[in-house]
Amino acid sequence: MRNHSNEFLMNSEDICGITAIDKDRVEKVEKNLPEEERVVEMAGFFQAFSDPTRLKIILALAIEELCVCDITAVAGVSVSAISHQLRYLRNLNVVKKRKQGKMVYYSLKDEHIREVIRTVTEHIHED
Amino acid sequence: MRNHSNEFLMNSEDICGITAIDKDRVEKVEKNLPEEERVVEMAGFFQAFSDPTRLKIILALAIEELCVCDITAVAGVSVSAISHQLRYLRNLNVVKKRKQGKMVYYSLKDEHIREVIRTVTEHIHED
DNA sequence: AATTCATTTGAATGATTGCGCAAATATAGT
DNA sequence: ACTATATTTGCGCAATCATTCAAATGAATT
Repeated sequence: MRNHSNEFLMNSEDICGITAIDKDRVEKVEKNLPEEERVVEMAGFFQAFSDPTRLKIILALAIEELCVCDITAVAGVSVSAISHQLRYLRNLNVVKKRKQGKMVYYSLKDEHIREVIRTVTEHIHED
Repeated sequence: MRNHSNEFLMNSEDICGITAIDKDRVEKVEKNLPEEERVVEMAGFFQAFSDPTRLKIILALAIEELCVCDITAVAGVSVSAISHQLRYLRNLNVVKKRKQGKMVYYSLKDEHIREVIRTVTEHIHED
């Protein structure tokens, strides 16, 4: 947290108590990195997709709006598990709900989610 | 796992022991969903990005190749923690290593990673 | 071959997470 | 008001995870 001194040597500089090898490179990267808060936010977003059950929900909703019961059928896990995950995804602004009578219909919040899925699907497919 | 019978009714069909509301919709979605194995694979891929430390590593390497020591400086956590996460990312085929003397340089495995990052960054930026 | 530096590794640990269970809520039909 | 159905919720637990510590490995320097 201290002593980011601008010295005359190019290598092996002490940054925040740990030894960096290439000071210039480290500083360049640090300058171009999003701030901590942003990184945490991004990581949180990715977490939505990082669990098979949640991902299946998202993939299903990318195809069509579904009620909780049908999501359960598609994902093949308990209603409770699905509901827990739906709350999770709601809090993350990934899905939105629409109430109709007894039932609650879920759908994706916006198009970007679909875009992310598409990009990653492509990545996975070419090995 | 049994009894996907093609009945005459459109709604409230029993699928694998749980009650589905709109049988047609469920079947359509199931047909268009990747197989279980694929979903798990995709989720695993997303998991790489779902932790702040790992994501910071990835974002840093998206800018420039770095040795372990410098990644540590950038990420601001212990060398050991970084090394563990690097192994994790290596196993997931997200990063690759290059040895040079005592030091090991890491970089992103391919362009798709960068593409994924770009897409999500865009998503996050518009609220 | 002894020392130093960069990195990796395994075991241990504290924190987080995904889900089952049972109870609660909400809505519709009788 | 009672019943049935759809969904949500809080609690608890087993499993997973991220990190630390200490020891091990690998490679240059003396």
